[in-house]
Amino acid sequence: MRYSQMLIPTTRETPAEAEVVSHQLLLRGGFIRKLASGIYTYLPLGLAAVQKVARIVREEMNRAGAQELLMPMVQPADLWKESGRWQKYGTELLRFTDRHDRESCLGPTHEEVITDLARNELQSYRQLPMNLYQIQTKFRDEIRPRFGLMRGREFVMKDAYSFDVDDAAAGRAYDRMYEAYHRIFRRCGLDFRAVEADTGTIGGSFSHEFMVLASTGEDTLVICGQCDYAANVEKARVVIRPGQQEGGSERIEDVKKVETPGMKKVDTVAGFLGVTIDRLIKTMVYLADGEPVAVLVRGDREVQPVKLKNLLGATEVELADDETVYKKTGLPIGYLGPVNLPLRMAADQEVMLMKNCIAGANEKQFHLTGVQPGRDFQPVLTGDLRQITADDRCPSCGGSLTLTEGIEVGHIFKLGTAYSEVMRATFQDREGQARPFVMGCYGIGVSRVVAAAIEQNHDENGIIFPLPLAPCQVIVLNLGVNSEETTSAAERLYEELRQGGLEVLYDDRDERPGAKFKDADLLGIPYRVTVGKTFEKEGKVEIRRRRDGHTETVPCGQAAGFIVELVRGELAAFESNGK
RNA sequence: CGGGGCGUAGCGCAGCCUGGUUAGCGCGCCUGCCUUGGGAGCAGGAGGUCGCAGGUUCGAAUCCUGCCGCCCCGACCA
Repeated sequence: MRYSQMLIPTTRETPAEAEVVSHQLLLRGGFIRKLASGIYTYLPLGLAAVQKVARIVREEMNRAGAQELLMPMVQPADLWKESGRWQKYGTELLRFTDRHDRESCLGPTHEEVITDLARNELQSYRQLPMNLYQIQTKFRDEIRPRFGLMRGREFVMKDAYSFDVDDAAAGRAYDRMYEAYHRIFRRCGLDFRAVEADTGTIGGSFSHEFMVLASTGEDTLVICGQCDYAANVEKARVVIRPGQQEGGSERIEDVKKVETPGMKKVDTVAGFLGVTIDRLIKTMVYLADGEPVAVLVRGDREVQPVKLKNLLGATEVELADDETVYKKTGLPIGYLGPVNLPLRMAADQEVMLMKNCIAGANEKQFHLTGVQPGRDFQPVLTGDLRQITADDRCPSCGGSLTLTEGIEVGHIFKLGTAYSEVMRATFQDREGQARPFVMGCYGIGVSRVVAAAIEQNHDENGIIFPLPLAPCQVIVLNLGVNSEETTSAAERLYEELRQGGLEVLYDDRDERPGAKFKDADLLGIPYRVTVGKTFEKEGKVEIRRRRDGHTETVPCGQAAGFIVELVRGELAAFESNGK
């Protein structure tokens, strides 16, 4: 590729709209351009990077025995009505009618279509197991698209669906994907973790998310330092420590009402009463599918909404704002408490172990002391409702935990028979009985992987692509475009590198050296070869590694062979890493 | 959808509050000279429905109304 002929519109300044690094650098490096909110054009270099990821994904899916197909983007509403998701999916599903007034939607995912295909084409247990996947553009009318490729409305996704005869077989399919995903992200050269996750709206029983570790991640993970336990905080189980169970030998007090003028926050109340905030019970009102629920956690804890949602069996929970709380309960915010609270209550397990607590009195300017859970109030539901913290112990081995941010790039689910049952997708087993397929589904955000790779690999000068994801492996800088000798040497080198099977960007532009260096850094191409002054003086070129600036000077004639070896060796290491 | 902010040249911004010359500046772009190892210099030049529509006014980028678009904070997710 000759730089002078390519569309690589780099900019020196950062566009104002970009908040996170990957978005900034993708824009500055001329990888993408925005067409509308959350909708981007992939320019040649951006497309190249996406295709690098897609290729690795494709190879590993095929290796794992999955078959590639391509499903339509436009899907009939009938199918979605059948699965029940026409109602359930909400406004993220972009719906429209065609010229014949037929209701349709743009596919945000393809469970319906694949299940329809399976029920039509798979009749016998002898055709199973089957795993089908596609790499395709998805459309989700995100409430709030942001961060460039990280959360677009339109994005490239690999989605795979497995069909099996029973749970055990489906479990094996799941495990195979779990392995394949590890190979994929290892081959991409990413620092990632597989974590236990909540299943969300896709439903199903069990799932893992694949998280690229990066501080800009939208998810928080807990990782155990002693064993291999790792989970999304939405899911991470909080275990009660043995000491906590028995409680202290404190004398049990009676409920007393104390005046706490103007004190609504837990820490001001605790400060006023001269106790630590873990003596308080925090009462928050949530709306679960529109119905108010009081949620109780210890004063120093945070409610984990996903856990709450699951415990209540609700499809949606949100924290009620002050006005709503007042309207629904008539109670003063800041003075809510569980004693005689006329609301459905859900308590975190930890609350029930507390003694002599302080809580709101459900009366303005008053709190209660000496509150005993179980004696003075009894919640309808108790369970693990709070967010895990770094002070908690690993639920699996009791080891110490670390919290980290991550970007979700993959998610695998055991779906069971959720879709096959409602859509009557069955096969005949050995006995001739009709049985629903046991399914799994497996997604990878292909375009998001590119963004995540950049979040994880960049410096102040620009992107530092992991070798397997780089749009090209080498950039050759001709710093003497006016010198015939330098130019012919650079051209020869470019040719030799290509002959050696490398993807090369040849900077033949009539630009000053500074501009070429800056662009080369910005684009994040792993190796840079400079043909310039050193060549003119000594017949040598400089080979510089983007990641750490390590530079070697070699005679021009040997350069191509040297680089080809280097790159091949490194790429092979990534590939075997995947195996 | 709720809360906050922005829309002026390809990009980054000023001008608007307090209406009034040909609407500026930096980067980029074009031409020429010069320069060539970390985004040079000089000279000349092109490029604008001031987001859209309506209103107020002798006069609107500037004031008012409505609409549209974009960004940030929350719920959603690959």
